[in-house]
Amino acid sequence: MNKNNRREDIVLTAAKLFRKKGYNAVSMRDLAAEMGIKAASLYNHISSKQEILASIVLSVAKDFVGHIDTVVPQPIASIEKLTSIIHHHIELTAEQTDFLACMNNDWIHLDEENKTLYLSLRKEYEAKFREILRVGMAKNELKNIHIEISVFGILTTLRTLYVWYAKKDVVSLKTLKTDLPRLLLDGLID
Amino acid sequence: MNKNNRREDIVLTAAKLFRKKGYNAVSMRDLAAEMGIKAASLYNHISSKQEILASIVLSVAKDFVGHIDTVVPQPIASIEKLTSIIHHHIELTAEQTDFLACMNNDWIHLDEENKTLYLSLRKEYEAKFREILRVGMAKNELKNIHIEISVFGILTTLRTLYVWYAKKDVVSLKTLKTDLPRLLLDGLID
DNA sequence: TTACAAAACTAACACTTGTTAGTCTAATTT
DNA sequence: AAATTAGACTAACAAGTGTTAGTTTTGTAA
Repeated sequence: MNKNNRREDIVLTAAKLFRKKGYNAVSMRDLAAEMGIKAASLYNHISSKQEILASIVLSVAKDFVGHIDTVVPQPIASIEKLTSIIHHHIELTAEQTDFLACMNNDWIHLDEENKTLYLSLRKEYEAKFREILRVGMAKNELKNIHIEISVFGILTTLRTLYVWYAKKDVVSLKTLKTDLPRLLLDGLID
Repeated sequence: MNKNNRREDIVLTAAKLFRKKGYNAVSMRDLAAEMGIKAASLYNHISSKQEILASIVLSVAKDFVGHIDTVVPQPIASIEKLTSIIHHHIELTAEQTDFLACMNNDWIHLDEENKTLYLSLRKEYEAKFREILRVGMAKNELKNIHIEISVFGILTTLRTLYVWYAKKDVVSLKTLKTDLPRLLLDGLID
């Protein structure tokens, strides 16, 4: 039980460092020093550096897919589905800033197997997002903007929210939740 | 003269590799191999790995500031200024995809001095972009959306265009140039 | 108090890193 | 033809990498 907490601590600390310096620029000795122990001691809790990265990246990726899966079947208008997704991005960004940053910047450093898994989760998410847009346009709830451009425009903004969130003094979470959907979706509404 | 071309070749190749694997994951031996020579030979043309990175990142950053400087003083409406900026992002993305990707992903690995320089260029660009929005809103050419959110929303989309451009089979450059400004700016127009 | 397990430690491994020194070869200039 | 130079090469460096083996310390349960 305590072991789990210690492991969690390590992963959290790793995410913080990975975010600041990038996966490859953080050595196991750096990570250990930040934890106040020696590098070798880390291996009592984790099995490899790669495992830490995978654990960070995949947990966030799975969370996103999990959320969109709850949104898709709901009997609500497309705009509301999109708003719910945007809100979820904002919330996750606030709660797990380092994890999100790490996912976006360091997924390339996953080993072949984990990278494949990550990319398939990402593809799945994009497909479901695209489908919400497609249905919304078909039902004339949304304007007929080029769909790939819409998907791209909205998702990349959401993906990089964490950059923004770092300067949270500039905009409150509440303002973000009301104004960001407007900025992103107004182009899609008549 | 030939030396310049060779150097340019190295920097171009480096950008390609940095983009694919990240600055730290590309060794001088990797880069040399891609050029068909040995690592030590690179140093006949460049002085350090860091110099290559700086040369890539700063050239793009300066190009962006250079362009916005030509746009700002023009006697045209805010929307047209913004459209011109968006077009420039699209063009640069098409012409220098690897450089752009490299700037966005690897600027953290600049040494202290170059990082400071890069960040100040970036800050300068954002300030000028923000000012265009501010004036446009003051003149009622633009809607009064939260200005920081607008700056962020538009710039991050433009910054990550290169991700998108990689799948250029999906959308033509021409479509991008007409539809992307619409998506990004319609939320700002009545 | 003793016994045991968890988690720290030291020391070392095999390997990779960016970079330099010194040398040889091929092309260009004199 | 001789001299110079650009640009490749080999060999090596000091430092840093992730990880393992074996040992000692610490805290908890008997």
